[in-house]
Amino acid sequence: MNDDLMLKNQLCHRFYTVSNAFSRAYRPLLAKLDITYPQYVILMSLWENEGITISDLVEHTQIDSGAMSLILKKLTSKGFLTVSQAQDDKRVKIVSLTAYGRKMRATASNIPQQMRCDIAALSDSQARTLIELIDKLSSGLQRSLCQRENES
Amino acid sequence: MNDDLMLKNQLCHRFYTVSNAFSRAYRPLLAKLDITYPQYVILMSLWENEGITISDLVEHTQIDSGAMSLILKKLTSKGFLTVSQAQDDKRVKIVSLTAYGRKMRATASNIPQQMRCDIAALSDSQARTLIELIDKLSSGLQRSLCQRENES
DNA sequence: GTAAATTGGTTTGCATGCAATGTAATTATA
DNA sequence: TATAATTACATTGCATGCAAACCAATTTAC
Repeated sequence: MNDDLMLKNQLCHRFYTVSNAFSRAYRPLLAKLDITYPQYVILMSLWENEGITISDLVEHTQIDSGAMSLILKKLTSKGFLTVSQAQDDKRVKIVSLTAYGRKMRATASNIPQQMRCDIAALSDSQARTLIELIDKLSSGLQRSLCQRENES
Repeated sequence: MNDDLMLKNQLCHRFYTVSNAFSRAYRPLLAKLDITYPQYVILMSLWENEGITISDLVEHTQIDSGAMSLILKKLTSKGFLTVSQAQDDKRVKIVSLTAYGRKMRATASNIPQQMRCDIAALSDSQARTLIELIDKLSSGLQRSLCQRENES
């Protein structure tokens, strides 16, 4: 009886629990904007690059394109953004912030600070190491998925 | 314009994307068992400790208790386990594996190996460091959530 | 130049995650 | 001991994550 199948040895389970814990931790902070965590991710992306296409938004946020459709509708109905058709290619849609959506960036600006208190358990250098390792892991995961696709 | 709100600087977003990537990576491996990733987590927990209560299972797996009810029903209907009432306390329910559920442990036994290929981007020592840092981060997140609860 | 393949998005169906509500059983309290 | 608080679960409603099917616009191929 080896330990390979033990829950505490699963890297995936750590990501699962921490990812959910992050989402819960953000919820009260995002309440003042009346948005969910994925909606926050989309807004962050737009605050960086406004007027991008939906597929660019999908790539940058890594949010599923099916879910993206729904979430964009919600953010539209909440007044954060508008979606319009591109002129050159009528399939493409452009996502733009409204004045309100742009203004809300200021309201969100202290959220990273507040969250930083929550992860104060890590020093700056530990946090950097963590990010490096996750990114390495992440690229490995991506590659393996591509490989499998090519196999099948 | 500081970088605090940039997506690439968000630790949470890394966990979000990697957690989802893990889930996708496991899906084809779990197909032979006809289970989803959370169902796999529950089975792993039971393979370690059979005959535990639902609340113990919730604590060990960190799966939401609301979701747990549903998932246990599905695993029951798929023949992996049975749920029975405790004798001393009629509120408590005990989750036990069926012979089939126990047998499937052998079928799952090579899944960790297969996944290890996917995370080969990390050396053993890097993987250990990653786990240490995540656990530290995780405990920090838990604490901060408790604090906030006490504040309100 | 038209049929075929591709691309950008949307819709649908299923499986959670999670807060909130409900319920039965148990325990604590006045 | 009758009542109030608590505990273990189940249920409900909403928000994704994701595969698959679908649709329209565009590009390739023959």
